[in-house]
Amino acid sequence: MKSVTSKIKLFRPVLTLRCSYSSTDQTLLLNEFTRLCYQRDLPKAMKAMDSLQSHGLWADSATYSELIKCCLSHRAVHEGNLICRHLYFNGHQPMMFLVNVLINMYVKFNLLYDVHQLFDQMPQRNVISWTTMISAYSKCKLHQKALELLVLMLRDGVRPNVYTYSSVLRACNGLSDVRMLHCGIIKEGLESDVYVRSALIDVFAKLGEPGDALSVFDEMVTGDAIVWNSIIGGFAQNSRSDVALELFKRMKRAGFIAEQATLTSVLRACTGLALLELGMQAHVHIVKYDQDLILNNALVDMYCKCGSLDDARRVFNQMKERDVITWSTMISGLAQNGYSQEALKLFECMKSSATKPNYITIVGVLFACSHAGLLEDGWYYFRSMKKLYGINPGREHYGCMIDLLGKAGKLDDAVKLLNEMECEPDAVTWRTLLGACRVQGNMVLAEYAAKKVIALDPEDAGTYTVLSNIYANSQKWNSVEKIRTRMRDRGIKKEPGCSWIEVNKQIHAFIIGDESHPQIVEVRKKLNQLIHRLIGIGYVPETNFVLQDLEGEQMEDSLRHHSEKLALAFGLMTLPSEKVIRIRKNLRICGDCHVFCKLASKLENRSIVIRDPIRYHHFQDGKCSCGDYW
DNA sequence: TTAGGGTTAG
Repeated sequence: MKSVTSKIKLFRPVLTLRCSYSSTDQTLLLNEFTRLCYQRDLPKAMKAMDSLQSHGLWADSATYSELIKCCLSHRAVHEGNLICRHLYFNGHQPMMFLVNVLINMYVKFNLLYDVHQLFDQMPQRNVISWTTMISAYSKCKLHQKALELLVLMLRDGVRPNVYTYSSVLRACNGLSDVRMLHCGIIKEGLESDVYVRSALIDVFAKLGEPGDALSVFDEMVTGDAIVWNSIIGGFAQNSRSDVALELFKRMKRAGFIAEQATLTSVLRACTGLALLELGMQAHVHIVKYDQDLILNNALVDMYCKCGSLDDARRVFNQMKERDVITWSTMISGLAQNGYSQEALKLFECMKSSATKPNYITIVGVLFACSHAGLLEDGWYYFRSMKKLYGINPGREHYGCMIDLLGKAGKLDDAVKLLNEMECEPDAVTWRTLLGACRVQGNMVLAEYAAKKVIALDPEDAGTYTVLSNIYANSQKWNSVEKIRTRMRDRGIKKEPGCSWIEVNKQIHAFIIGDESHPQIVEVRKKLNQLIHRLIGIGYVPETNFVLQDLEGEQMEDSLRHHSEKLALAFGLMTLPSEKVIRIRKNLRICGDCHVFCKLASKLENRSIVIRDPIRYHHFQDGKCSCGDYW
């Protein structure tokens, strides 16, 4: 290995302003400075730089570049500023290369003002100067600025290269931007670059176009682990966990080793599908990265979303380092699983730690209040969030409060709060109010809220269903029929109820009206037997299924065979008696299934966990963790 | 001799 000093070149002084020093002395000063820079001795190099400046001397650009690298590795912002001042001392203009290095230093120090000052002052700029700027804006998520710079760069006659494209792709806000850049990339023959490819895959996936991402991926001849991570992560983020897990298998077959980023996406995929067994298997492979913060955060989330709170708590407690995401994940996880009081206690612990809560943390806290009907706590946290944490209430915070107030029977207060919102209420906000109207049976307000939702999100089948159920509850059959006609006319179809259960690391799906499961006959038989046994201990099947139809289970199908009941029967048939039965649903659980599961947990002496899109129900010994409040 | 891609919470 070459020693650092071997890099040191002897050179003549670049510029001499004062001639009181002999040429030999100047050379000695410069050589000493160069030696210290290459040895990365920052304090001594800074002193030597002072001497240079007092004698009007400048070293060569490569030496300063070394010194700046040293500042970067020590995050020495003050020293970086001194170097910059020295380089521009007395109107001296550093070489373009060196200005690029300086700009990059300020980017890494996150000092955008200085970045711009230097960039604006440059007499000439090359592709690297422009790309450094574009990358800086992309990283700060100032996407529009980054795209504007690309346009200015093109106007300046500078052609983008692979570095520019891989930076600017991250700044694309819409598909049209990506497609335009993609054309440029193909035209310039740059699509084979692995950085450009992974950036393209990533941006297509993040914009919800996994098909395009896969096309770019499949065209690849040679790739690396990061391209695999981009495509796996892309599918995991787009609720296509099944594809993500399939790609992960392909990645392993192709001989690539899964590292932190891969495993984090794999965990996210398991989280999306609530695949506890597979997630636990991934956990075993993660042990060697047990200090990795992001992976641990993903693990806590996976266990929470799979309803395995003991495991989530264990990982959380063993973590040596926790950040705001760790705390927020655990707080929301506890709240979603029905442990609201514990979630609020954890928030108090967080406050005594060094980590500051953020917007999402407070969403979790208010979520905990809303799911347990903790009205006073909710108001306290909502009213104090700005004063205590400097966080302005956003849609999600208002949404939790509207849900809390509405379900507590204070619909007037909920409407008042909705009207006071600083941001415009969206379809989700109005849907929250509609949900509260359903619980309270307030038809007039429900009609108003539904109208608002439909205006903002006309394709949402759930809204029509909730409204139709509210009418049915009041025996307004004409109105029910009108809704059905309206849906038919608009071609809106309700999403069929679907439940998934993992058995031997395989996912089994049960969909209303779908007979394709190979064991469906046995499953139905088992379910009917269970229904009869439950009737024996007091279960009264709801016959008026229209009244029970909550957000979309098909009215035409009998409640008897709602998808979660089929999945439960299958779980009882196939899983060992000590195993928890974990079911994931696409729609919210209905009242009849809720009673059914409570009784089944008692009769069969089993723990049953059902995860719906909003929250999880832990059934045990005839009770549910939600306290029948959902 | 400077510039580029992938991972976590609502």
